[in-house]
Amino acid sequence: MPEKETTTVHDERVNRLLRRNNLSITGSRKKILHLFLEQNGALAHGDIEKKAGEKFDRVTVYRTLQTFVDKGIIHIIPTADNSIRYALCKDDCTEGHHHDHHIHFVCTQCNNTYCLDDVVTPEVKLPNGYTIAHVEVVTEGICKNCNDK
Amino acid sequence: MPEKETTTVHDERVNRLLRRNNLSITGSRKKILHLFLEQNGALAHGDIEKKAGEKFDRVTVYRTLQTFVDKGIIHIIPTADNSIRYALCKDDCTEGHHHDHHIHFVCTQCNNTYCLDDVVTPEVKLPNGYTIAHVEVVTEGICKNCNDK
DNA sequence: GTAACTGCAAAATATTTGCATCCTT
DNA sequence: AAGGATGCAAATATTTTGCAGTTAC
Repeated sequence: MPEKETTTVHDERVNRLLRRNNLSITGSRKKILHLFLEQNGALAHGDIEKKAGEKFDRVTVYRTLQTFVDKGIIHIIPTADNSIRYALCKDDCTEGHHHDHHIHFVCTQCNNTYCLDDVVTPEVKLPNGYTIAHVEVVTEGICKNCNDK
Repeated sequence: MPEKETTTVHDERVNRLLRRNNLSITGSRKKILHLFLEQNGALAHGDIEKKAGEKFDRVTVYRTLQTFVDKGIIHIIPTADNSIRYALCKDDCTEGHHHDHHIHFVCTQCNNTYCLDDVVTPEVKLPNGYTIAHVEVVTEGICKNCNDK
């Protein structure tokens, strides 16, 4: 029963994530984190509402996502369309060792967004006078899944 | 009278841009393009409304920006906050030779966004299975102007 | 003159806020 | 029991659409 097992693993991870961040363990938080774990990619606010069905209020989704961003549980992926997409870093689970130096990939076919945790952000050299603090890379193309079909 | 001269240069460029893209030369289009030329950086929808004063309708701004994006006169810069920012590529003026392979820079102090036309997008190597079509790089830090102060 | 552009009104969406109630610890 | 989280209602903000009048060519 692999399905069951996965769920259990997710349950544990969800609880750990919430507890570690001093957040009370509530239904909507658990549900939303599970959605991220199942998705294995990025979710926009709208995706979450859809996937969650009629389960909880739109306002709760806004507030929960904001809380997660504040705590560093999820991060925002910059996109060119209006939609803010959020993703749970795969390496978030490695206790406090927060490094989001990975790049993002948007599949133009299935429209999913992935964190490519294994691809390190390249070095960028700026002109004189600019002080660089952070580099964000978003790539676009066809993802593994879509290419395999 | 350098101010006058700049305006004239802008005027010419604005007219050329519009004509080249088969767009009729209207007040709002000229005004908005001038704003981009004066700004020398990115503008969000809201910025344009502010800078333009009470000059024209909000709807016109939406429609004009959309038209410019469709024609490739301006491009969208992906950001992590909700705001869509648009920028006129410096090299747009080199007739039809459209290459947007530059990176973007957001100043966390003055909150301006610039196209760094001289910085070429770095190579990115993706895992097997992914087909890459486009790479977008947004850097963040303190810009030349703010550092010089 | 005609097609395209603009402005106004209004609809549709998206986001935020306040507050009473419920749930977690 | 107490503080925080949720859900509902409503206020704001943002974006889209339709249409009539105006303008560019």
